[in-house]
Amino acid sequence: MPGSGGDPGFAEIFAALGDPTRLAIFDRLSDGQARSIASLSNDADMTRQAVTKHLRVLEMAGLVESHRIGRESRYAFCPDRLALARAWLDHVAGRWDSALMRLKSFAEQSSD
Amino acid sequence: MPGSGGDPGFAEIFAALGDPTRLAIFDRLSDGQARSIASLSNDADMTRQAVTKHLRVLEMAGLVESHRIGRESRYAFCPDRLALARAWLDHVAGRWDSALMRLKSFAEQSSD
DNA sequence: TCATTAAGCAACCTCCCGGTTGCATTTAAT
DNA sequence: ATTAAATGCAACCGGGAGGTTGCTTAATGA
Repeated sequence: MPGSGGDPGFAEIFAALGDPTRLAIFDRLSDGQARSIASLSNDADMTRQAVTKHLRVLEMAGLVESHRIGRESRYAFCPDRLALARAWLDHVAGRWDSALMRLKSFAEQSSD
Repeated sequence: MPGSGGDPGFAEIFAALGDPTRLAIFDRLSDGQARSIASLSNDADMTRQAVTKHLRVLEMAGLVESHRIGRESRYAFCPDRLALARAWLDHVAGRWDSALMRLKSFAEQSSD
């Protein structure tokens, strides 16, 4: 919603995306295929534990869901919070655009 | 661009937005009016120095521009990186949607 | 049954982030 | 000329983020 710059919820979402590793994981999961921690750890130059922590951050932010199957826990993309983040950015961009519009119409009116 | 989950540039943008104070400042500036540090400090429950640091982070990420006028430095909204961030989120959301589409068509085909 | 694989938990470490205080500097106002 | 306002710079601090290692436990496979 408008004027929600102070809402800590949005900040949490962006903060979760504010790390190259997490961004890569999130991007990777966006193809719809759920993956195990071990699988995601293979192409991240760090320990499985580190990847686990990143996944927890993404999950806390609601960007990702996990469910255990047998001995492995699979993480899956979760679109809801992503939509929220997009809506917020759209709102800000829209406000900026309308500010530009007002400025433009004022300039045109002045030069009449 | 696609497959750019590992690009540190995007992470920097999201990280800059990943703090309630900076989010509020960015939202505030989106009305097109440039503001001084002192002005922005008035409605943030912290020191002017803290606000200054936050503004530097936003500026480093390219979300905001500053120029000095007389004794005060005014910070202004900067739409380019915002557009980049929106494009990245759109890309991820699009990939997710097409994954859903494939899944749906597969399900329909299977049930034929 | 026994070895292996996937993961969880906990302790630890380093470094940076968010925030503060104190002081110096430049510009504006009186 | 003096005073006040707006900012910059540097040092400092506590806590949490990002990462590692070591050990334990649960599930799979041979």
